[in-house]
Amino acid sequence: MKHECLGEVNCSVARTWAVIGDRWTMLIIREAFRGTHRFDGFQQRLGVGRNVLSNRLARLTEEGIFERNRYQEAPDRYEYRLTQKGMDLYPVLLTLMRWGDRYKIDEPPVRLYHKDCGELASPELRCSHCGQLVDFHSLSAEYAPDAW
Amino acid sequence: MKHECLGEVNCSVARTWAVIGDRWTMLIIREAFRGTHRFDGFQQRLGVGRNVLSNRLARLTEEGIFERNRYQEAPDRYEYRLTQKGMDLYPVLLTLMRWGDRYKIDEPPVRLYHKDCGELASPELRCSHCGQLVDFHSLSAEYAPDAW
DNA sequence: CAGTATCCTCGAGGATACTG
DNA sequence: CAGTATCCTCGAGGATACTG
Repeated sequence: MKHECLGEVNCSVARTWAVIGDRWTMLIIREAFRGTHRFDGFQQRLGVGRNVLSNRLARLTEEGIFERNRYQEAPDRYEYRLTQKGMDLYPVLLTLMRWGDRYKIDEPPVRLYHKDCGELASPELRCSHCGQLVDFHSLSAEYAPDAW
Repeated sequence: MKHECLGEVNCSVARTWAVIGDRWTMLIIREAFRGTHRFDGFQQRLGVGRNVLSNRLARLTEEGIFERNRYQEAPDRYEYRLTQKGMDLYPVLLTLMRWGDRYKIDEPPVRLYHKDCGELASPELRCSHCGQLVDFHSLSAEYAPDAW
């Protein structure tokens, strides 16, 4: 199965994976959340090849995750900003980070504070209906007949 | 930068990505959450190459995400079960799914019900301290000086 | 700066046959 | 079943030079 074919399969995880499931894409997005918006910024901070980066930025722009904005004229210069669709990947980033914090690192290099309450935040998944914490065991999954 | 080198960088996201950030690993894990535990089950459901699958199952077992259990003797047969460390990837899976549900598919092929309240669950991220919904804008990030 | 163009390497992954 | 062994292909990604 080709990587792009994942995008056609009837599974939300696989389709998302077809977009971000390669070596660099998610790290480029993470870098954008961190405040990097320009080509050379991404390139230097990540150490990713210029051709790869060029390709990813184009794909992510086409996908609607980045918006390419001109921030200067003559010569024209562009930067990449996350769209709402891109921002909505934040929960993915956050859960990746929390797992890494827990299992792959001693001292988490990033701390998140919740602006509203001012406290160190460790976001957690709760049921939208009753507000209880949810994990794998507390949910039951129902698969459509044609689910991949 | 080699893919494995991501695992040594001072960033929880990158280190997690070094574990699951390839074409198949996350989908194998998703399949395990779905209830597949045996080699041929993974192979047939995913259509992944047998050599690739063999390699990933070994790596994930070594990483402590899967546990390899003998479920039959003479001949010995083994199956792969998620450990707690593996189960703790559930939030990643869930957030990937929810993004796909929203942006990449019409009718979500999987529905999750919260066992406790019985309702259709759409898990969401809330601050562990005050319980409010959090997104990118409501959090402020503090980076360690040596953060990647 | 923000890319494009080129060339190159290597390894991921597919396909298939075989084994206890 | 649960793999291992082999062979092969192709494309992802690295490196570097160049451009407006």
